[in-house]
Amino acid sequence: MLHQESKHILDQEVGRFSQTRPRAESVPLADAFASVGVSVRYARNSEIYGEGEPVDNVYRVVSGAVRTYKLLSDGRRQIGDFHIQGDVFGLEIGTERHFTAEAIADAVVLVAKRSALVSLAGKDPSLSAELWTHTAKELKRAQDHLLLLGRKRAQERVATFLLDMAGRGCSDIVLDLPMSRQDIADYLGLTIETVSRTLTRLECDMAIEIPTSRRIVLRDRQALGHLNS
Amino acid sequence: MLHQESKHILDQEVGRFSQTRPRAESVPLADAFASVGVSVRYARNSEIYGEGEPVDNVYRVVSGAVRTYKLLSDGRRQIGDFHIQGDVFGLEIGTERHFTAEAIADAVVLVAKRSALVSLAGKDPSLSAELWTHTAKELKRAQDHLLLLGRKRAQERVATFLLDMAGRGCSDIVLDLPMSRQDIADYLGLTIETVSRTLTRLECDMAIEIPTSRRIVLRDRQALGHLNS
DNA sequence: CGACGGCTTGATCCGAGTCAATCCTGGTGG
DNA sequence: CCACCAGGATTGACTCGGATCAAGCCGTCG
Repeated sequence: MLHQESKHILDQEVGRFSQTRPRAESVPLADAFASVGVSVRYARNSEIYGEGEPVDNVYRVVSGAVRTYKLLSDGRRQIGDFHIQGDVFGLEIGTERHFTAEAIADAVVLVAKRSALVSLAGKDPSLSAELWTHTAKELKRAQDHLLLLGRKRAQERVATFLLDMAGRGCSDIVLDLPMSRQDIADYLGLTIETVSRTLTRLECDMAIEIPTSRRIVLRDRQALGHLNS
Repeated sequence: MLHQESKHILDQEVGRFSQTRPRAESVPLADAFASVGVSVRYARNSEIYGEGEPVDNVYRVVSGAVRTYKLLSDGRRQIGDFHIQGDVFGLEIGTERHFTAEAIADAVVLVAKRSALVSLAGKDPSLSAELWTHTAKELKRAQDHLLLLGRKRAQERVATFLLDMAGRGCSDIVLDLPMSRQDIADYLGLTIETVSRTLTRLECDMAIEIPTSRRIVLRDRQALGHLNS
């Protein structure tokens, strides 16, 4: 299940990646994946790794999207983050996963052995630095999210989410969301109904348009930014 | 304000530190602070650094306690974490602080120039590794906290908090909390009233005792753990 | 002893959750 | 090409957990 290699898709997708996104400021990690990574395809909703499993691999999204989450014993779910094209995920220090990772939509990812990356990092200080930087960036995102979950109201959460997604996609006006309302709810610490209502409300207030449930157009950035605080 | 050095307190407190806590598993960072760090005293509620300031220093708590937090424009506050004896804080990658740090109680901290630590890390791979590990541990704590803020009820939040604090102090039964109810509330994404009521409720349920408002005795770990997840 | 700050308790309110129908909409098969 | 179906999304009515507002209650310190 893990090694259904598909070089064709790999080349094709990696090519597309470098077109749609400006070259990231730091390259060693991307390069490492290019040299050491193996392309693997995951179907929508399939698990990439599970909480508690040993940490063997690190991943980079070529296409599709991934969610990482934790569950409480009664099924309540908190999504920690979404990972899209170009994002590296699954880089942890300990021996055990503390999240589960699943494909949101059919996804192609590059898989690298953590040991291989660490060994490369031993020879390349710039890679070593980027591994640390990557962890630090994830930490910053998590910390910003703490403020959202602990202190923002539903409207503010949704506005923040939309602006964040806008900053990550190709267009910063038209969002094509890969995730369902339920995923958004579990990311924002809300229910699906509240997410839906809040989006409707923002549409009535002329802040956004929702041509399709998965497509959202930002119409009034100012208004959203004001909610973002 | 920053360099009111006090070698006397430094020696005294560092001595006490190594007594009350078993030697941590990794030492290079602690050693680095011992060699490069300067002892500074901060009064209760005084700011150590502010959000948006440039990142120059890294800190290690010798005594007292520190909170790091973010504010929304209207004053809502989210505390990201508490730092007590032995904890390193303020280790960030970028150029700007994304938190404010304040002393909760009068605190003595060791201050090291980040540049000095980074330079040491260049010569000592084990220090370099520990810097990364430290960031990764902060990330794990933040991620666990996301689940708490996003999906746990008030009772579960308080129970989780108590068990977490118990795991950090000297005694895992008797907690002497350095922070106020307001701090706890802003850490748990609740109001001060809800924290107070919830503690009272736990006391009625015989899960804890509250001999003094700042001292809490864990009486029924089982019950707390059950709430924890 | 009095005053102040931190904490607790009570009464009430409200934002978001819950429960329960619909309502799309995109995919399938006839 | 169209009718149907299933799963996701929306909407509505109502509930409830925690927030808000408002007193009191310590405990500490001058």
